[in-house]
Amino acid sequence: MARSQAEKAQTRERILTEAAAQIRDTGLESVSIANLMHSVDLTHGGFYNHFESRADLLVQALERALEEGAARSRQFRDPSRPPGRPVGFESFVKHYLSRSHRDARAQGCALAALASDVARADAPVRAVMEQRFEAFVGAVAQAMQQDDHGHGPGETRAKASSKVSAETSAKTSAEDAALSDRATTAACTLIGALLMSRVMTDPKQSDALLRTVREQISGL
Amino acid sequence: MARSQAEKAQTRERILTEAAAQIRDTGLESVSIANLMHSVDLTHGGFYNHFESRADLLVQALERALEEGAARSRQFRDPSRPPGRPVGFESFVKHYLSRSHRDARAQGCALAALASDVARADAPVRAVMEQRFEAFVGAVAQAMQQDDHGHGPGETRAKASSKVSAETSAKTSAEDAALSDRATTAACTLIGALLMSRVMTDPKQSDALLRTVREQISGL
DNA sequence: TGTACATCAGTGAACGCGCGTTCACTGATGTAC
DNA sequence: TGTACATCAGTGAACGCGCGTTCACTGATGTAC
Repeated sequence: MARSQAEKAQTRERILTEAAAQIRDTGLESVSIANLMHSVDLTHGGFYNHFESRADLLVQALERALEEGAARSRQFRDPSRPPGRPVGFESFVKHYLSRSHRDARAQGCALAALASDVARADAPVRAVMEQRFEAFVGAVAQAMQQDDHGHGPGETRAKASSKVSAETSAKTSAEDAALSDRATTAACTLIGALLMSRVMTDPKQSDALLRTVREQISGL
Repeated sequence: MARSQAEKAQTRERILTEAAAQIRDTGLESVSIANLMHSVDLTHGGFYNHFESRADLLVQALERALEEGAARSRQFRDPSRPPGRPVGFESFVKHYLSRSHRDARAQGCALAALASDVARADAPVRAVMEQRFEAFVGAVAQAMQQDDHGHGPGETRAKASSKVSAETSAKTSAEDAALSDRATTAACTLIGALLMSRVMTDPKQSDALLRTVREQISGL
């Protein structure tokens, strides 16, 4: 029952997509080759036509899961319907800390889904997530910049000296650094809050946690 | 080679303490009974004199790990050396987001070490962590209150209407709610930041992440 | 205090099972002529 | 266009291994007398 080259590529894709969903749903170590191949309507022996080993698969599935999670966020930041500029921080947070994101673990942000797992993995695995975390912080920073944040209390914690050049549209490096620091912290808050909302057993309390952090984080 | 009743209790204690360390170090699912018993210089058969099953052990080890992590934090909030009032938020954060806490996974906060694992466990397991998370938020709130936070920008995000009664030392429920909300958000930030600091592969970048979040979070 | 004995913490062989990986085999693909 | 054949994606039996759990056994504990 051989297949064409195009079909082989499709098969590999199906395995990888399924694995990326499974690791977010049940953890990095929960994936078994027999079970994974069965989910994709194949027998276990064929696995090694596509991947070198289980460890090889896991690294690639982690990459895929992180990509998919980022793509999901990007979709909200730059939606196709309103074709204008990217959506701002408020909207980013609204979707990241939504009930639907919390409940769609297998399709959502892999940073939250796998943070504890990856924290104890070896360096090459951690490096994969590290890179995506930095991209996530970048996305948060970009979303923050989109907001009308020249005014009001949003700037309370920014360095006072940056006020001078704020009138020109050119950014000082001090401003960039402050933005980056705020984005880094917000990223940690988002990941931590999504994680804990998934730990809560009572849906109402979980909803309340998401709401609380959404409101608090909007004040930077 | 039977043992006295006192020795039995000690053995159970050794197994539980070792398991609580192992799950924080390598994850909830990584613990094997044979390996665990070997770590404690016993053979695997004796395990069932102390626990009903592996699942039973895991729940109790999770409870123990969360207790130990909380005790570690308490130690910093209320140290025996300076016998005055509990230490404030700044000091709490300094220790929670320290390099030594990051590097002592097996002895540190189990909320961070096991958040992703527990997020996908079933309700009884999640309930154990949920309760400890609420206690953690309470501890953060208490630490925040210890700080001299009557002044300055720390109060920027508190409800404006609470200003009136702020002059009496009695707390309004609006003030309590605002404190609780700030503490909830800070708790998520702390957990998220500790997790991501453990993902970073370059120690210097990891240190920088901890430092950034420490500075940002002090402004509430 | 001394002896006889039931208890039970700890031992280690054994069980059935699912795991990652290997491999001889199959038959459709797709190229060479 | 038609035929002969090498390739190789997918199959499923088999491997050695570690797992959670059970159980007959051991010998020190600690009680009954």
